Amino acid sequence: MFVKPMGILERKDREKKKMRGLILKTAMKLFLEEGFENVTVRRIAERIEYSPAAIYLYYKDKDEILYAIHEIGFEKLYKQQQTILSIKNPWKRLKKHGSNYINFALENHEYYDLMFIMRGPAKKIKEKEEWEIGLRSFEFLKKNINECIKAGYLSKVNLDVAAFAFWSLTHGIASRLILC
Amino acid sequence: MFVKPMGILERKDREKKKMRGLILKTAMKLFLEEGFENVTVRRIAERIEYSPAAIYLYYKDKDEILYAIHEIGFEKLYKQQQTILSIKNPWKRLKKHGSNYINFALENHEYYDLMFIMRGPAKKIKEKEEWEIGLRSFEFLKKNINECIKAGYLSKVNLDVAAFAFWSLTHGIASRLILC
Amino acid sequence: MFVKPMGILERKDREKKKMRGLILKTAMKLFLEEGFENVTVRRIAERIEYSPAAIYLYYKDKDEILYAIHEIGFEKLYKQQQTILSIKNPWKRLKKHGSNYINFALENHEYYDLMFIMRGPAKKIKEKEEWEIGLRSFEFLKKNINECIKAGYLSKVNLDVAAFAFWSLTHGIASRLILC
Amino acid sequence: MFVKPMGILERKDREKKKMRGLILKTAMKLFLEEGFENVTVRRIAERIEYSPAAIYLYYKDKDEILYAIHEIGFEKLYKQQQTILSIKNPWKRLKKHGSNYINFALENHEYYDLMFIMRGPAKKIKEKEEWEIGLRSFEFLKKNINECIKAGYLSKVNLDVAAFAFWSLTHGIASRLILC
DNA sequence: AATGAATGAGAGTTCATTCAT
DNA sequence: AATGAATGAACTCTCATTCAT
Repeated sequence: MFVKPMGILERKDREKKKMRGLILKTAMKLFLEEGFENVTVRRIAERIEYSPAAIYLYYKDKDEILYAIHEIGFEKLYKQQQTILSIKNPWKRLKKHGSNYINFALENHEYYDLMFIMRGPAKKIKEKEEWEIGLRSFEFLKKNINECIKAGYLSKVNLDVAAFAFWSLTHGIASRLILC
Repeated sequence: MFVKPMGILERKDREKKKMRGLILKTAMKLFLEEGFENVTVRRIAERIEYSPAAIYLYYKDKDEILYAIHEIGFEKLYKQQQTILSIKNPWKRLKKHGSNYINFALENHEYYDLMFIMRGPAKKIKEKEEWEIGLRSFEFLKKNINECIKAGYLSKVNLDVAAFAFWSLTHGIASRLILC
Repeated sequence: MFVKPMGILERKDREKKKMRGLILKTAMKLFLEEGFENVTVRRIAERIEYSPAAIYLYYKDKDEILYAIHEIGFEKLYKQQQTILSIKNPWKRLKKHGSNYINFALENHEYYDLMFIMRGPAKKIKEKEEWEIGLRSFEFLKKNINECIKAGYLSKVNLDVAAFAFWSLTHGIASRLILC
Repeated sequence: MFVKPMGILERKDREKKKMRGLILKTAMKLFLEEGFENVTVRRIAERIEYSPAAIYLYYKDKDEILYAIHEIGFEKLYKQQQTILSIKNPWKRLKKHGSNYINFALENHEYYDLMFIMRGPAKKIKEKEEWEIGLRSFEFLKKNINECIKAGYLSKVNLDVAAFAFWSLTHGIASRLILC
C-alpha cells in the first residue's frame, strides 16, 4: 500500500477544519443577522455557496452545528475574561471582570441570547461536556474573588456563594440592559 | 339604513375580546407545556377547536400573537409582585420581593425564557409600548426600595441605580439557577 | 349557530371520499407503471395536479396510503372470488376458484407483488385489522371445500389443512408463473 | 513497451473477483440483516471499509449489484437442494426436497422476498440469463420426480407439469407461511 | 487502485397563510 | 363568524453518482 506523505494528510486535515470553521462562522453570522429561526442548513449552505448535502460531510446533523456554536459562545466569553489577567491589583481586576462581562454581553449581545435560546435545540447532545466550559469561567471568577479576599479587599465568605452572587449580579445587569 | 343599537356592538366587542383572550391563553399554555417551537397557529386552533383560519379573524398574524404572549409574561410577573403589598414592614417586603421574583422564575421557568426567546419574533412589532409593562414592575420595585430608605433600612442612594442593581441581582440569580 | 343543510355536508363528504379515492388510484397507477420505489407523495401529487401538501389533508402520512392500497389489493381479490358463487356444482366451483385465483394473479400481476412488497413499509400500521380481509378470502375457500366434501367430491379432511394446501398450490402456481 | 507477464494479470483478475465477491457478500448480509431499503452503496462501502466510490470500480452501478444478489439467492437455493443427493430412496428424497424447500424459505425468509422485491430494480438488466439458474433448480426437481416414477412411487405423468405443480405447492406453502 | 469532496435530485413532512363559500 | 381546501415555501436529511487527485 502506498502511504501518503504526512504533508498531504495534514493539508487535508487543515482543510477539513477550515471548512468546519467556515460552516460555524456562517451559522453564527446567520444567527446574529437573521435570528435563530433563520439558521437552517440550507441557508448556511447557500451562504458558503455549497450544496446543503455538503454540510453533512462536516457535521452529522443540524444539532451538532448548533451545539458547536453554543460552545463557541462560552469559549469566546472565557477568552475575553482571560484578558484581565494582566491587571495585578485583584480588586481592580475583579471590577474589570464585572464590567468586562457586561460589555461582552452588550457588544456581542446575540451571543448572550444564544446560550439561552440554544438550550432547547441543543440540549439533546452532550449535556455534560457542555458545562465544562461554563464551569471554567466560573472557576476563574472564584480565583479572582479568592485573591481579593486574600488581599483584604473582601471579608472572608464562602467562595462559591460569593462567585455565584457576583456572576448573578453581572449576568443580571447584562441581561437587563440587553432587554432595554 | 339600519344602525345597530349599542348593545349589539358591545356584545360583539366583548365576544371578540373573549376570543382573543382564549387564543392567547391557549398559545401561552402551549408555550409552557410544549415549548416555543410547538407554538404554531395550527396547534392553537386545534386546542380551542377552531379552524386555523379562524385565528386570523382575531390576530393579523402569528407575530401579533407572540407579541401578546410576551406581554402576558410581564403582566403575570407584575401581578405576582403585587401580592407582597400586604407585608407592612418595608424591609421584609423588599426581601420578599426578591425571593418572590426568584421563585417566580424557577416555578414558571419557561416564562423567563419567553422574554428572551420571544424577542426575536416579536421585535418586529410595537417595541415601545412593550416596556410600559416592564417599567411598571420597575416602578413598583423603586417604591419598595424608597420606603426602605425612608424607614431607615437602607442608606440614601439613587433610587434608579439601587432598583436596577436589585433587579439585576435577583434576575441574575434566577437565570443562573434556571441554567443549572 | 347555523346548521348546514344535509345536502352540503353530504356533498363535502362525497368529495372528500372522491379525493381519497383519486389519491389511491393514482398511487396504484404509479405503482403499476413505475414500480414501488416511484410511489412517492410528490409523484402522486404531481399526477393529480395538486400540491404535495394537499395529500396530507386526506392521508396522515405515506404509510396510510400504502396501507390503503394494500387493503385494496385484498379487497379486489375477494370481490373477484365472489363471482364464482353462481356456479352451483361445488367441484366445478372449486376448480374455478383455483383458475380464477391464478388468472387474477396473472392479470393484475402487480397486485400480487404489492401484497408482498408492501409488507415491509406497511407493516407499521394496523397489523391486526389487515388480515381480516385476507382471512375472509380464506374462509370463503374453506366453505367451498367443505361443500365439495359434503357433495362427495373430496374425502373428509381437516378443512383448514385442505384450504391451506389448496391456497398454497394456487398461490404457488401463480407466483411461479409471474416470475417467468 | 513492457507487456505484463501472465502471472500479474491473473493475480489482478483474481483480486478483482475477490473484491466483487466481498461486495456481494456484504450487500447480501445487509439485505438479510436490515432489509431491502437499507441496501445502499454507502452502507456496503462502510461495512467493507472502503469508500463508496471504490464500489464503482467493481460494479457499474447499484442495479448491477442488486442483480448479482438476486442471482445469489437462486444459487443458494440450488446449493441447498443438492444436499439431498445423499438420500438414495427417490421417494424419500423427493419428500425431503419439499420439506427442505420450505425450511429454506422459512429460515432465510428474506431470500424469498428478495426474488420478488428485486425484480423491480433488477429487471432492467439481463433478463434472459437470469433464469438459467432458476431452471437449474427446476431440472433438478424434474430428475428427482423422474426417478420416483421409475421406481414406481409415482404414476407416469408429464414431467414438466408434475415438477411445476410440486414446486408450486412447496413454494406456495412457503410463501403463505412467511406471510402469516 | 482508491478516495475525499462534492453535488443534484429528491425524499417525507410541516408551516403560515389565503380565499371562496 | 367561521371554515375547508389548498398551497408555496421551507424544512432536515439521504442517496447514487462523479471526478480530480
